[in-house]
Amino acid sequence: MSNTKVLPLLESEAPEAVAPCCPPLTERPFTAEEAETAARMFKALGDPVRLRLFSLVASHEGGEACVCDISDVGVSQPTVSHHLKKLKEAGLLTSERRGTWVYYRVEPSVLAAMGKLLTMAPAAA
Amino acid sequence: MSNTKVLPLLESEAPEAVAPCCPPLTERPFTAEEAETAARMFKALGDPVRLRLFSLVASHEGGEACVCDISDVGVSQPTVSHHLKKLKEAGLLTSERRGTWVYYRVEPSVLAAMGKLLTMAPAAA
DNA sequence: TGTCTATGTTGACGCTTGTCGATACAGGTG
DNA sequence: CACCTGTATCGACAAGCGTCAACATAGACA
Repeated sequence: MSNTKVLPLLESEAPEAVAPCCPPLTERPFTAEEAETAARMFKALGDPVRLRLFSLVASHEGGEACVCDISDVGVSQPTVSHHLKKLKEAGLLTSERRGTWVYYRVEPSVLAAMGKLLTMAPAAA
Repeated sequence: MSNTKVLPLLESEAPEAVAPCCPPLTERPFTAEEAETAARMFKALGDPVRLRLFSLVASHEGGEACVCDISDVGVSQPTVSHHLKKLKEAGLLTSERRGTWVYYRVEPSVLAAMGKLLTMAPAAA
């Protein structure tokens, strides 16, 4: 989980968001620092519009989507842009401009880290 | 805390009994209702204090903890109570009064559902 | 009964957030 | 060049949220 270099892109503006931040929630109490880091990611998914946008990108063909493909979520265009920026700042998405359009794609390592964080302790079951 | 081995970890038993809310984020775009439901849970974990409280309960012996055991997170007692209420309303914790103390415990099915929601489809690379 | 401790509720405060319209910027096309 | 489309930023507003002190409630025990 430390360096799964599945993606050739690493010029993102989110510097530390990719690092394995925390152990599973059930393993030991979070420190204040860990909680701060992890809460930032959960908070990013804590809005319905952002969650829909993220799901639209994540489920799109090739794991990426142009803004024009996903901007029909019931809010204005500036609001869509605002939420995409938030997701990017949280390290969940990366963006790349290709000609006229901007493409967003999911950061799978972060997604995996959050998933691990939510796993119950396997406890030798 | 007499019963120490109570955590029912339902990892691969019956997936349909675990996911009342949503498919994995990568499977298909969320509907507005699904996003609303899931975002409520993510939002509950989107605060550092709540995340620490949740982690304290989840990692505590027996999967449950008295408020007095976890209330040292740097905020006042009413604030702790407020956050525990939020986690309860989000379905992440349940509470039970036993004599003088109130015990909180994690809702493992919800935790598992959130974890599944974050899983990447293994073929999506 | 009264008192003490543990926890929840209320009300108020400031800060953050989601939203929009207006505007700016980037890139393609004619 | 001018013009158009796609996307980001700005400025402002209302609503929501985290926090606390004060108070209320519940149970234990003398």
